[in-house]
Amino acid sequence: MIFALAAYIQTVMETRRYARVLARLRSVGLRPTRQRLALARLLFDGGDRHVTAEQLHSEALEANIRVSLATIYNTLHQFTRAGLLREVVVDHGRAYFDTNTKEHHHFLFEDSGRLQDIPSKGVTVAGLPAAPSGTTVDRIEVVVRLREHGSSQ
Amino acid sequence: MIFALAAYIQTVMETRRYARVLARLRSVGLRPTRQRLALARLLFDGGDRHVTAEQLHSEALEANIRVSLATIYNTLHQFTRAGLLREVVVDHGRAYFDTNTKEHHHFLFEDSGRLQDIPSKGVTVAGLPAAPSGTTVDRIEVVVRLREHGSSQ
DNA sequence: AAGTAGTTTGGAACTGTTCTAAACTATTGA
DNA sequence: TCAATAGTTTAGAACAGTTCCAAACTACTT
Repeated sequence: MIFALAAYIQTVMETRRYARVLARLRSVGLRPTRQRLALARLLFDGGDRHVTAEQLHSEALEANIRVSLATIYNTLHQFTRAGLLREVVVDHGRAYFDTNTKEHHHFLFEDSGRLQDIPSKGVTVAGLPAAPSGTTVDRIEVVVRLREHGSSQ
Repeated sequence: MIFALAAYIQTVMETRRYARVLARLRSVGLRPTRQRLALARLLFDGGDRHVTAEQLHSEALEANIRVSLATIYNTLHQFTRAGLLREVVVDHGRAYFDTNTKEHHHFLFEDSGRLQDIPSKGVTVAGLPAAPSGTTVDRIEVVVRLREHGSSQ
């Protein structure tokens, strides 16, 4: 019974999330196509994620969603413009997209290239000079680069 | 007379810088070749700089230093490994090398892609969680992304 | 001066990304 | 319900930045 309730809540939450994504797409004039909806599922069902285009592509193929790499790129950029995703720059050569669009920072595991959120809560950057005249601060990004110890050392 | 003195000091300083670069190259087993010395001049004579490989290459060609792009890449990486340069990641697609290897942060002018140092002096990041176990902090990077106002708005 | 180990080079190869033009599909209005 | 149309997807070509390669070259050693 508890399980049934949990499953029900789960379903309701996914439906809500889905409805929200759908509304967002509509509101920026993007048609909710088969591909976009399927990718939205992969991206937004489940917790916060950091994906590259290639990653999302192979995930889609594994899930039997037929979609081209070009569409993955289009979709990631469109979702970013719509405010559903946020681009994170920590690597040249690879673009990461973050499903967490709230203000927050990152741990970067340098060896593996993996990203992990640092909630902004409590983190403050103090002592920065004012933005140069003629500019405004778009956002402040803090990246903590981590070196992993081999388990043998 | 004052001018002569200033020029003299300038020369002495450049000589020193040059000697330092040369010693550094030797100490990491890099031969001071024509190309490396010429690139060191371009990079380290004058204030702190942020360069991409292509930029340095065209600068070299303009200064009549015959050097291939492959060598530019080799040299930038070798200098980085030797601690003479530091790589800055603010853009995927382009690697920036910073002649300022001291701890510091950056303003990024998003429209032009230009970087500007923020001296670390006074800047503090507080409230970060501890590094995940099995890792140590390599460094903390703060990038302040700036949007430039068109002069007409 | 000769040997050798490190360096440079042009060009090919590679990787991630964007572009293109043709086929396809969601939406609209009759 | 259907056709028109405007937006979307796609394979593959093109592109940009970077790395790789093997042959030619050069700094250093003896």
